[in-house]
Amino acid sequence: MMQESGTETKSNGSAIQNGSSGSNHLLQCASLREGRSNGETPAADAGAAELVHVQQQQEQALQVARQLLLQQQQQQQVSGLKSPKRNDKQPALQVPVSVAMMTPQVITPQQMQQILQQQVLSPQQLQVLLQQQQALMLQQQQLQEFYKKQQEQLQLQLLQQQHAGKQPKEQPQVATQQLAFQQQLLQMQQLQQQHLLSLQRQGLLTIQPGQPALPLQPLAQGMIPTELQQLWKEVTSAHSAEETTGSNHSSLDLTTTCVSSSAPSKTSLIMNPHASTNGQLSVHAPKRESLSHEEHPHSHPLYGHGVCKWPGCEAVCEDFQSFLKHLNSEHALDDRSTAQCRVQMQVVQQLELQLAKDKERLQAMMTHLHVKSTEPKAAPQPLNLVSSVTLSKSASEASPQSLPHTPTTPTAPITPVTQGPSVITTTSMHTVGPIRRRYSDKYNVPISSDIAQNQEFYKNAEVRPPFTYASLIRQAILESPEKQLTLNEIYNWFTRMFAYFRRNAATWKNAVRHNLSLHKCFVRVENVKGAVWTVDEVEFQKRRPQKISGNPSLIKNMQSSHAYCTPLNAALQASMAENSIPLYTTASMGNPTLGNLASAIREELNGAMEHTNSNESDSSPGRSPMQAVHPVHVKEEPLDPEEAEGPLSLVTTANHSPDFDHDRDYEDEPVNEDME
DNA sequence: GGCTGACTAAACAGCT
DNA sequence: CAGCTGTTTAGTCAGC
Repeated sequence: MMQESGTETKSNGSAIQNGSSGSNHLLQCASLREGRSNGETPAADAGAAELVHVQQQQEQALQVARQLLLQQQQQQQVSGLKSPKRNDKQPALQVPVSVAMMTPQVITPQQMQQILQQQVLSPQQLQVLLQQQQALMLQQQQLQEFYKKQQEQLQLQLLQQQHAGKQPKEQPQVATQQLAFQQQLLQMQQLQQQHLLSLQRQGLLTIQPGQPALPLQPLAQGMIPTELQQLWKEVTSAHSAEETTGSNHSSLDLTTTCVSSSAPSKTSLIMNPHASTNGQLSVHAPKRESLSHEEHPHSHPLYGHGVCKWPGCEAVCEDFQSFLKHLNSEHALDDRSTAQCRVQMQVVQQLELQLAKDKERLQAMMTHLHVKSTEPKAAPQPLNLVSSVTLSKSASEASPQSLPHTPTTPTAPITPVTQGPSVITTTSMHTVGPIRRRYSDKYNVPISSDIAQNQEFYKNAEVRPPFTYASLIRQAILESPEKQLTLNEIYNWFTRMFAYFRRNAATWKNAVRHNLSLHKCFVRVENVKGAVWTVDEVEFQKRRPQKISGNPSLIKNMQSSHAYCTPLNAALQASMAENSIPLYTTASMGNPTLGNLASAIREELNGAMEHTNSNESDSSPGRSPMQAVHPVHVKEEPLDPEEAEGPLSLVTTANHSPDFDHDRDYEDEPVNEDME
């Protein structure tokens, strides 16, 4: 306790005493800690910093666009006919909020999955990437063009309004369209950035940190190396640009215009003759996407197969117009939407973090094996791989503002709803703030199932497992061959199974000891080699037995929360499936330890799940920790559909940990490798 | 508002 | 004496 943890504990304590109390305790503590340990930014490596930089560039670009729009509107309203009524509620003023919500996030789960799963690009993948990249460039060109038209359109409409007298309905419509346009802009930016990142991750694209962000200058931002251009030409030479069918961008219908301009983001790209300002290729879209969109000239990232793809929505929209109406009506700028954006943001952020960590691991592995980065796998990461270890600190320091709003990125593993008893859902990835409650088996969350499903995630992502210490300790003991562990072995299990527990050792070890002593279910047994801890299942099951069993309201809540969250998950899953991205599941992990875990699941199910009867008997995601979307303060209560926050909601300190030095802490906690 | 569970922090004692 | 282990207490938060 006096080792690294000793100082930790003391400094933490002082931080708490000095600054915080109440519900903000942990947050403040976290910030204090972070401020204090600023010198040793843990997870961030050069790659992450780079990523952040790219994101910042995108953000800046977006900011400029946003400001332009706002200025335009303000100018129009100041110089034009005064319509104070309309100004009273200026929807456009809300735009920045939603924009701010969404901007920092640029990588979709699909993209990150792809990156995670594919370190090396096949030629086909390279082609696809190139195509996508090129398409995105064009899309942004189009967007640029459309942006101008949008402004003209706005002016036109305002003039019409001025001449026709005050027509209260029109202004909101314009504003709505403006908002829609900004959303489209966002999506475009995100898409482009996804592909940029993808290319960058694959080493195909190098973005220098100092590269200026040029607002709405996609070709500058997405400038690709000459060889990439060459590759691209080779790739695209096979396709004649016969789809250059022109565009309808001159339409006065803003909605239509918006649609047609945004549509290319994923569809066969219609080359806008006005957009090719740089003379950059008249190319079309990637093949793989053109298929489904040919029949849907109006395609939208949030629309597909007649269904709204907004996370958690899945509303059926007969046509694109109805979808747009639906989008503007149901997914307007409100708390729910912004919160959902946050969910998506954190999904992305966690994936980014995970990617960064995996890269770091890869680098460490390569270093260990004396493999130079000239290998195919290493080559794509000239910057990140080679420098990630040594430069991680400086890189993170170089961009201290990176991801400022969610430094902790508490997230959850991605487990497909459709694949068995996944426990953790993507919707649970957004919790920010002090969360005290954890899942225990008594809450119908089979911990072993969750761990099994998301083992790799927990191992790599510094995410606090959503289970109580007691549950985790029990799991550790039950996983052991003899169903008993020494304290140190329990420690080792924690550190081995959860990246989160590779730091803050003093805190959680103290908690472990505390729990071992506190709970009757943990029995200390004197052994030859000292004391070992075992689990008294009877005692364990006794814990709060009234929680679930025979409580219809709870059961109902669980069901409703299930119903609430499932669409969200499904939507996210669907979006992932859309790109045929392999999911981060046990199926793709193939971890040999899963067998043990699976058996533990069965054991556990036979025990704890008896209390719940049929509710969780199937593999439905209902067991998944649910999280409601709350814009400001989200709480973790899986059983409450209103504020279900998901199991992975983390205490903010999780990733703010003080003195976090991942490697050091981990070394301090040697893993007992003979555990299994 | 009280009860309870969970978490965190801390103090303390015993042992190695 | 340092460090680990184990126990206990206290404060806080959140759900019921």
